[in-house]
Amino acid sequence: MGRRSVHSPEELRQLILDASRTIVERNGIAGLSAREIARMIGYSPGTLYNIFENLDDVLLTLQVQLLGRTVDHLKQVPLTSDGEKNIDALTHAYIDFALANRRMWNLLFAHSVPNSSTVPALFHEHLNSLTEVVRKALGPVVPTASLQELDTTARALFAGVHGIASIAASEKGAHLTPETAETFAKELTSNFVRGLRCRESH
Amino acid sequence: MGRRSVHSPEELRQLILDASRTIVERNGIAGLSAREIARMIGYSPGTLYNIFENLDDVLLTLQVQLLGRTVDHLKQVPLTSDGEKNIDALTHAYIDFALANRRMWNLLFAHSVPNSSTVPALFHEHLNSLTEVVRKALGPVVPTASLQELDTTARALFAGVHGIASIAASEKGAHLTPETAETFAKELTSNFVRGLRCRESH
DNA sequence: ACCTGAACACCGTTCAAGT
DNA sequence: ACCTGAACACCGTTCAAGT
Repeated sequence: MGRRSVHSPEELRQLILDASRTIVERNGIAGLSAREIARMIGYSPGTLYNIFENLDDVLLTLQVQLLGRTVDHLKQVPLTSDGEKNIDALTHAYIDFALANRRMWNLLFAHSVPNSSTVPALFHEHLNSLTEVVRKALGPVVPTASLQELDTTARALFAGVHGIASIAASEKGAHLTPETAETFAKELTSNFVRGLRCRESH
Repeated sequence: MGRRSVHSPEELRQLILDASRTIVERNGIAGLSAREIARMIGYSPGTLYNIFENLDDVLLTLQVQLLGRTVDHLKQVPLTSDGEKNIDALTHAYIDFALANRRMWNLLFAHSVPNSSTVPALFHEHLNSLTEVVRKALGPVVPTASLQELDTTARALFAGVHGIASIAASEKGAHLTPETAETFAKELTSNFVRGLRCRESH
């Protein structure tokens, strides 16, 4: 056998990624297997290894895509000159997106890469883009800060928001559930922003 | 076969958990298998199922134990009447502990429980104990807050700190690495605490 | 009562063989 | 050139059989 492919390599690649995402979002990572992906897209298991190095590679690519989609989502949030309002809007969008992709989200920073130095450059670039969005949003609050300071501030704040989103998405929080995530996020960000303002005006 | 056990069920239980922890900390979750645990403790794979329901049960128990050890660790931090100093000390201890147990930490809020309603009660109790420690530490900063308000504040703050710890432990942060985690944590907590103080004194 | 180990139904991954 | 599917070395889990 070995009929000529009806899908281009790029099509096949996206077919595999889409199937994987569906499986994970439906059954969690436990349901993800090379054989199941193959069944779903109508190819044999071996085909997967023409496109990807292995199953970990598929998962890693999925994580990079997820982070990319997160950034796209955040970029659609309109920013104003009110820094706190901006942060509220971004936080809301971030948590919303995380909860809409719960199972995948749990894996974003979890499933460790075989060799830690092989975190794809694109992953880091996405993180930098995300930080840039937050920096722009936060700018009005700390007009006197240097870019370097603003960067640290933005990363610290959104690492914090990420903590809330990830606990909520895990559904393991005692009080911090998908329902209450926004409340806790508001508590975190409003105090943080007020703290920034106070430093600014002393 | 079937020699009388030289280990009591409780001993066997802890033997399995210790072996599992070693395996995960050494090779990540990928290396954890019933057969490998059995090899390590010198029993047959079947024995594991006399003590635990399945491998997920072992992992879940491990997560509960890890959270329990975290709380123990935080309880050893001496508290003062200086709220900010307390938070700094707790944050340092939390991050320290997370980074000392990186691979296990990645799984704490990740690996999803089969049925989400089966998060063990003990897990939530540990989270509540952790929150209690943070509440006590934070008390001096917001002397007028009700217990309810203080609880929300404490949970939001430490969910934020958790975000930083978990990104650092994942080794996937662009700038937020194990080396810089404390710096970002300080940025998060100091602004948060200053924000609380400002609200208090207006 | 406790433990073993064969058995079953799965895996991930490779690669000779087919078209 | 691309794909298949058998093959290999693993899994998790069960359970009859042994002591």
